[in-house]
Amino acid sequence: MMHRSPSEEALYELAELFKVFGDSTRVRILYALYERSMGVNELADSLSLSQSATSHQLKVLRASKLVRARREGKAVIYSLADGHVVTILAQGMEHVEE
Amino acid sequence: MMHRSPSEEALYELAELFKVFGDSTRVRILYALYERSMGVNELADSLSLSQSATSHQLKVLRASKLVRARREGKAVIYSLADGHVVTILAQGMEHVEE
DNA sequence: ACTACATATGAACAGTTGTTCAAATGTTCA
DNA sequence: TGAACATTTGAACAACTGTTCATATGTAGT
Repeated sequence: MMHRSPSEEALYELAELFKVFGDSTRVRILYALYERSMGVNELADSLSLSQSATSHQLKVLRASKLVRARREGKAVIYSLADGHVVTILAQGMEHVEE
Repeated sequence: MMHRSPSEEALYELAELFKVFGDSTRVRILYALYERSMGVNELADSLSLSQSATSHQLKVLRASKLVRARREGKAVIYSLADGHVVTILAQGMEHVEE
């Protein structure tokens, strides 16, 4: 289930990962991308965010490998990176719903 | 696996939860308590933290119901609150280890 | 090449967070 | 009650973070 003694560095990286989940704008972006992949403008509009703020946050999410980007013509389409993202969000949601 | 459309408030609370996991001191505390329950001083010593900083962080962890406290004589013994905590940490660790 | 659209980036600023230091509260035992 | 131990709390400060605004980069079609 869980490793016995992770290194200090691993614990630091783990905290860095959770830091990325620890912002409501980013969580909203992740949930929106869970429903379907989207371009930056579409994402910004659907969440009532500025285009700039959305792009900045997507950069953070990309750096942590929580989302992937692919270009489609003029647009850059973002989608969730993998299943871990969904699992972590779901587990967290279970905790807060209690 | 994951809810379709969580409320804005639920997403906000979810982010607040991850914010708590998003600090290496708190993650270190959680891992230490995973190994065994401990008092504040013992915890502080084993992690080379000041007693005050440890107590402040335990307060944050208590507020999010990630740890529980019980008094034993002079000492207050802390332990992990439930299985969700372990699951979330484990899933996060899986992600960073890739 | 030029225009329009789509995204990314940099600097700056306000708001938040974690630590330290000092002092307070609570508990046990003589 | 008084002393010693254990934990909590509050204030203050430096460091970090997310947003905005302005500007730059990239792409497609004419």
